[in-house]
Amino acid sequence: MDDRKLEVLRAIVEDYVSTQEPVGSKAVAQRHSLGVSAATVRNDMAYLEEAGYIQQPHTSAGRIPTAKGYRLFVDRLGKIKPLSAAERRAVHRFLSEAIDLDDVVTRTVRLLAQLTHQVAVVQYPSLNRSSVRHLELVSLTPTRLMLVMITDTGRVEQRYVETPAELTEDDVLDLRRLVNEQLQGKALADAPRIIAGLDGLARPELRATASALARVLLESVVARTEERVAVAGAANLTRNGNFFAGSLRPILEALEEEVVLMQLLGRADSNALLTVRIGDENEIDDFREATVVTAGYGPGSVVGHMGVLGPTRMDYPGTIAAVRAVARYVSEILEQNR
Amino acid sequence: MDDRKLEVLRAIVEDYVSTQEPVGSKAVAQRHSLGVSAATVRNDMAYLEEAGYIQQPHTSAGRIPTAKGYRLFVDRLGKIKPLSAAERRAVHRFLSEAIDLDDVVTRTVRLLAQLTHQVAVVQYPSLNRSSVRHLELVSLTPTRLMLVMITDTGRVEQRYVETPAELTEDDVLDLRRLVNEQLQGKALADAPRIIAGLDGLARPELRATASALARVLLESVVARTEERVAVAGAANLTRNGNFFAGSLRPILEALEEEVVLMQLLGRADSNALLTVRIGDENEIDDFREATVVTAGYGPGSVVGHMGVLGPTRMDYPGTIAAVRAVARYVSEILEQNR
DNA sequence: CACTGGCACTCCTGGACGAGGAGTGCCAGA
DNA sequence: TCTGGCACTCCTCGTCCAGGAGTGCCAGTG
Repeated sequence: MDDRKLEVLRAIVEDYVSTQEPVGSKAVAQRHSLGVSAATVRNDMAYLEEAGYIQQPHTSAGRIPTAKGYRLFVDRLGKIKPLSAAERRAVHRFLSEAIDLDDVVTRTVRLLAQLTHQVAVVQYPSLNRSSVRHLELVSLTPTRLMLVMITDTGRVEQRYVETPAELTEDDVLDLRRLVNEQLQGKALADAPRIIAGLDGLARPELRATASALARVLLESVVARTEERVAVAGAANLTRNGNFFAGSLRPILEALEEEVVLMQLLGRADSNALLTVRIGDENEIDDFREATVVTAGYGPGSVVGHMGVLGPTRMDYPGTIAAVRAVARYVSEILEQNR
Repeated sequence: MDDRKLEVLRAIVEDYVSTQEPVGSKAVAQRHSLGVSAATVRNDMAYLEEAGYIQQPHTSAGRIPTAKGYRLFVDRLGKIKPLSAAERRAVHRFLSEAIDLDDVVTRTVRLLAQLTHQVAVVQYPSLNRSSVRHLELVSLTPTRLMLVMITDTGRVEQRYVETPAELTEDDVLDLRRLVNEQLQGKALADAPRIIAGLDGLARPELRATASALARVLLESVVARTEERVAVAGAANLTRNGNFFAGSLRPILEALEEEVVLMQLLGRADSNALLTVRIGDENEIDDFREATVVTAGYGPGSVVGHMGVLGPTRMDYPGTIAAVRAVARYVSEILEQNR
């Protein structure tokens, strides 16, 4: 495959992305000074089609890139175009105004949607990858506690705990001290082991309560590994003339399913800095016609993922740059708040 | 306006809602045993049209109800049809499994969307109408605190506070005691006054920190009157063949704007048990073709609103019943957790 | 006076048809 | 190896027409 053929592919991808219409040989020859005639371009196109990079919606139409074509474009042809200085400043300012973690996530997801004109998805910092900063016990009634857990990423989880016996204020202080001593600074992934031993460490008369507490903690931490995600920019699905072949229905439905969104953001074990999944490379059926660009974020290590979802015919260089930049800023902010 | 004319209107509304097609005189005469001929129905229809309750999309088409027609239907004709026992049980079970306020709201909004097949919106309990249950101060670094506020409705707000001076553990305890003494049990609406006097009550060396704390509290409580809302069921907008005349775009956009959603749920001062706003009765331009059914909820007094958004041609009796039932159950749950 | 059957009329819907146009593949020549 | 030319394909869009649903009106009836 010689250079000119690659240039032709690039031209097709770029033109198709911007015009959304099949691009013909004449247009390529004219608009991208390749120095050859349309007929020559046609020959190259025939080759590219044979090789599976582009296809014709029907005879006598121009060509559009295939998933394979986009893949080649992303891997070898697209130069990522960094955000402009003004954009970077805007991103920075907007995110730094966040007042708490919820706000960071909300702002991030909106920002991504706005920058990329696509649907944005941001996972809250995963509990599995966080550690305990502080546990707070608030006595509501003598037999009712509220447990508040704050993680190093700023997430706050709260649960009610019914206590088997009435507790005095001192009892509560005791328990608070106990759980904090045991869990503070510990990774949540390691917590179950520690929690299991909690009741053994409490004063005899507090054992029952400690184990109620332990049960709630286990439920919050272990059983509830469900991750929270925020979504924004669904309206962008209607850009570019309803990009999904069928109706919006299945897509909108999928966007409300946390499980699906988590799959979309990628297997938890993927630590790649930035992932682009094009068309069939997505494992979720509803998104076979879509491209997903995701990045991990976190202070130091990855604690969550964010990404955008759009048509395969997206502006790859711009989108990739935006996702990467936002992920970096968010990581910085989490770092500061640690 | 005699009874039969009202019956004709009811028939038109019911048939149009279920078939989504203009209904003709013949269909009405046949399917709703009125005991008169199609010609008679035609005369009544002419009257109803003259009076503004129904209209013709074009000559030689059947009739569809106008907003005014739906209004009459809701006010005088629709018998609310209560949920079935099975539905009620399902609602109850699903909601009672919620583990915290976030979960209650999330489950509620999904439930509403599912029951009504429409877009559901639920406001979190308004901070303005809540009172302080507990304030917690967590020392992160010697000059950095995390302030956690828990309200009687279960909402948890967290903010970082930079302290002007280094604080000892005792200082933190002191401050915690101070703010709790002053604010616990107080309505947030009354809080600003109390907060303003906080620093005066602190030990001299803690004054500066107390006023930093006071500032953050004021910002959280007063300046941030923005309310949180949850949305679900956007996919239902694509039911019934894209019910909004134009594209989905503006609707989807509006659904991501908190300000708009709050307007949609209605003026905060409306304490009506249940409100139905049909077509033009909505103040928001994008929703002039829609109907919004909202209800207040809360333990005792109203602390928030919830509702659904759908086409004017909705199943009013069913929707109204669902919204009312869910609002009641949620109120019960909040009552229990108080 | 209210209701009914009949009838002419309107106007939408969906399919057929054809002109116009964009783009291709292929071929012969430079 | 590239280029210009040319025949061919197939989509798009507008027009046209038949079919059908529903109406309004009118004259007749209990």
